[in-house]
Amino acid sequence: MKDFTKRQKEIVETSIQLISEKGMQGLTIKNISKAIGISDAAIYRHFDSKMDILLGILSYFEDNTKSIIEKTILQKEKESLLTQIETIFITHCQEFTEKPSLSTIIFSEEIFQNDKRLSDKIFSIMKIVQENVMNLIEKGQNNNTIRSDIPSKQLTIIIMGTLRLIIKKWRLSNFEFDLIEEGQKLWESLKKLITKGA
Amino acid sequence: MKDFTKRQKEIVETSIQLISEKGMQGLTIKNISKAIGISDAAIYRHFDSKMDILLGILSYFEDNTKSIIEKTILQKEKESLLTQIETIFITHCQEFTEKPSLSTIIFSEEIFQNDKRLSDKIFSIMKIVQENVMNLIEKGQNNNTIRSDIPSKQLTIIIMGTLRLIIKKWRLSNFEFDLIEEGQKLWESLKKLITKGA
DNA sequence: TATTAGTTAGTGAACATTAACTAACCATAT
DNA sequence: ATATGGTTAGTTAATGTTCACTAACTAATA
Repeated sequence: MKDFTKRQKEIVETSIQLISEKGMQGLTIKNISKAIGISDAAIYRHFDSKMDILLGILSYFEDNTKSIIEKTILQKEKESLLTQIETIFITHCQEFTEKPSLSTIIFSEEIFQNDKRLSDKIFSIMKIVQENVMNLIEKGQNNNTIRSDIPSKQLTIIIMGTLRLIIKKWRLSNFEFDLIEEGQKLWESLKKLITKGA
Repeated sequence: MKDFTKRQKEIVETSIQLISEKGMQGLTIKNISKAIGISDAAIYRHFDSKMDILLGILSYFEDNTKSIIEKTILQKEKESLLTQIETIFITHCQEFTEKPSLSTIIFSEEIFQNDKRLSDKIFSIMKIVQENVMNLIEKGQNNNTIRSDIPSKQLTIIIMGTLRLIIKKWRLSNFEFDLIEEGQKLWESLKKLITKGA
């Protein structure tokens, strides 16, 4: 994504917007070009095919996800493990609040279901976050700050499942509530559930 | 769905199968008819339009979801509230194990995003389960069997989010693990987290 | 004999993609 | 200074395919 031209970035971002508004069926070369204000044929000056645009979208997501993880790993590595998980949780809410259209797609793996290259890619993006969260949980369990009577894998599913569902509900409600606020409340509750002792 | 003819049911079930395999773009009248073994025009003897087939699919889902709830409300009403929530949780896993293609679609609200009639319908199906779970949680909190320091709404998101994510992972893994077994383990963990006292 | 459920052969629209062309910009050689 | 040639980013027009859907017809059944 970093070595994309300005126009290519515009096409990718417009595409995300279109999918978010009208679903995958709404993503046509005609619609992209209309939204940007150029002819449909001009799109092919910047991408060889529609598939390349789709791969561009996923590359955009990958960058986004990795940057959330890096924020945690680099900036918070001296903080408590719970704080680090909290950072991943809340930063997701912040990112989506800034770019709501991302939320429509990034947790909707089935949108990219029709092609194996796409579905493999989105699966691997999903795994990046989950592996990092699981890693932090395991450290917390060794650390005695997170309860150890529930396997780390399951705690990961509970935390990530919660995050995904609140984001989906936010989107289905047309972004009506404050995602960061709700996310914060939910995280406080999750923390109560998973911390060790009292 | 109940007053659908045999052929209509066949078309709806074939459609679910097709979406599950190839995504929404794979659902064409041609593909449906090919899978059944009749001509494409013959489909129109049974449904007026493709939209009616899509509405048929959602009606199928609605029946399915309502039947899961009814199993709980009718058969388990004398059991503990936690057992009733468990029934909803595990029955979902059982239903999807029986009909894996359902799992690809029922929690993928964005597949039906392109039409308001469809997205409204799938949103209301989603709400049926969540309202019932929340109701049971509230009773459990009044009952002192479920911890009250976390709002029922949030516990519902945690439970349903967990259920949805394990099902999504099961599907993305190509149904490779035993969903009922994993679901049972996860529920045991969730139960540890949400029950009151020790 | 009327209805039901199928057929084949279309229709027009939308789709991704390509071809041919053009205007603007920018080197470098004259 | 200016003509030459190449690149970039756009245009319109067309192509072949796929799509949902329709018309006209047919065979079986009630």
